[in-house]
Amino acid sequence: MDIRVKNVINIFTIIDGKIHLLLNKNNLIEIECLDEINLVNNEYIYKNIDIKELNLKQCYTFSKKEENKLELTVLYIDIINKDNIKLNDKFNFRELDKLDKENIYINKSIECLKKELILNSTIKKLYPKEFVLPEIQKIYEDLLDKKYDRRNFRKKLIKLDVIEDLDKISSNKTGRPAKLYRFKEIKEDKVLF
Amino acid sequence: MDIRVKNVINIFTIIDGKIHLLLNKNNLIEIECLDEINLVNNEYIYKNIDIKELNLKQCYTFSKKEENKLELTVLYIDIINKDNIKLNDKFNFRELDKLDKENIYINKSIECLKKELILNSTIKKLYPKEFVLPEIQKIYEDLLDKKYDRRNFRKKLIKLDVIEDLDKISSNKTGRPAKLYRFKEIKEDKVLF
DNA sequence: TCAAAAGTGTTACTGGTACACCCATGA
DNA sequence: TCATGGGTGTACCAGTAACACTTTTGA
Repeated sequence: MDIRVKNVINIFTIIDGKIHLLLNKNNLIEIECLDEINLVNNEYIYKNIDIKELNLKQCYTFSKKEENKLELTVLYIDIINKDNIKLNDKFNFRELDKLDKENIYINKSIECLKKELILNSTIKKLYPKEFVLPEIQKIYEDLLDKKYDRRNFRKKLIKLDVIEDLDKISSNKTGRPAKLYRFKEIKEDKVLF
Repeated sequence: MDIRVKNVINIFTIIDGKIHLLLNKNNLIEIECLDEINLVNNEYIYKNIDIKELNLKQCYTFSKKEENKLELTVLYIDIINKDNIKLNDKFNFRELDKLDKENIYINKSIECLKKELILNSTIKKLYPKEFVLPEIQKIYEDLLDKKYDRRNFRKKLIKLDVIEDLDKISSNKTGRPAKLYRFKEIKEDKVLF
């Protein structure tokens, strides 16, 4: 019997207020378990991508049977700050809505992404310093496919005690500038939505 | 490189108002992917256990590296009605709190079990016909390690429109007999707790 | 001075929690 | 008739949803 095991590693980040996925020459990042026997081969990733603080989370294991061969694909995701990665000519980010919507690995990843990104610890990784509430709101609206009321959105985050007002304002291209906030230091993980 | 893949199959049911796990000669049900190349080998299960309507759900894939060998264990669970299984001398059910609390497969299974059993479709599989509210309440109290108020518990299920009153009463050993209810036919899955 | 975008406060509703008293049964 | 366990209704609180007007900026 012939068994092949590979990992698919989907790393998400936010660029200009939009969720992006890291690709390897426009393909999903696939790592075959060959020389190094390890399910998640961090070594391999660090050798090939200049990335810091990777914390992969397992989503699902897919199996495919072909003749006398069993292929297992273990899917992992992570959500990182784009400052923690240095891209090269091989790796690039692509916007979520420009990805193949039929791909099972992508779809499953997004399912997991939704469960991760509603934690205050995760969103703080993406916005470690200052941010503007309308941007955060838009991310959750895109991700969860819902609309929120500006006032209720702000009220909720204040009530949950996860943001603090920095008494500064942003510089917007158009319209009134927004106030700057910061996510408080994480004491306990909270589910925001 | 040597790769071994096995499944651990944890099947839960409710007997006398308590959650039980199916064991094979007092061990977890493990199936090695050997002759048949398939991740979930239903054939194998059906050959060895007289069981109906199995619907396994993947929980997690564990990996263990030993010397030059990689062992993958894919964990599945299901929650079935005990009428759908005929036990033999090999297989038996054991109560949840009499299981090894250190076992990673058992712990992960219970984690998944909690997420499944709060769906009205799952609890209806366990109680397809009539039941008594205090019994259901006790199951959720045990499972989620919470206490519910009798009145609020009933109100919640009525509000969620998942139960119907059968206008019949049970025969209790002691105390006032309880009313009989039935879970309504499932149109859409609802999260109860 | 107009359009665009963000700030704010109030009210109504809804779901959840807490709680006390009454009722049916078996011993 | 008493202990046990189950049924019911009400009042309060908190979280959510709906909503309109004002403010700041750039063009």
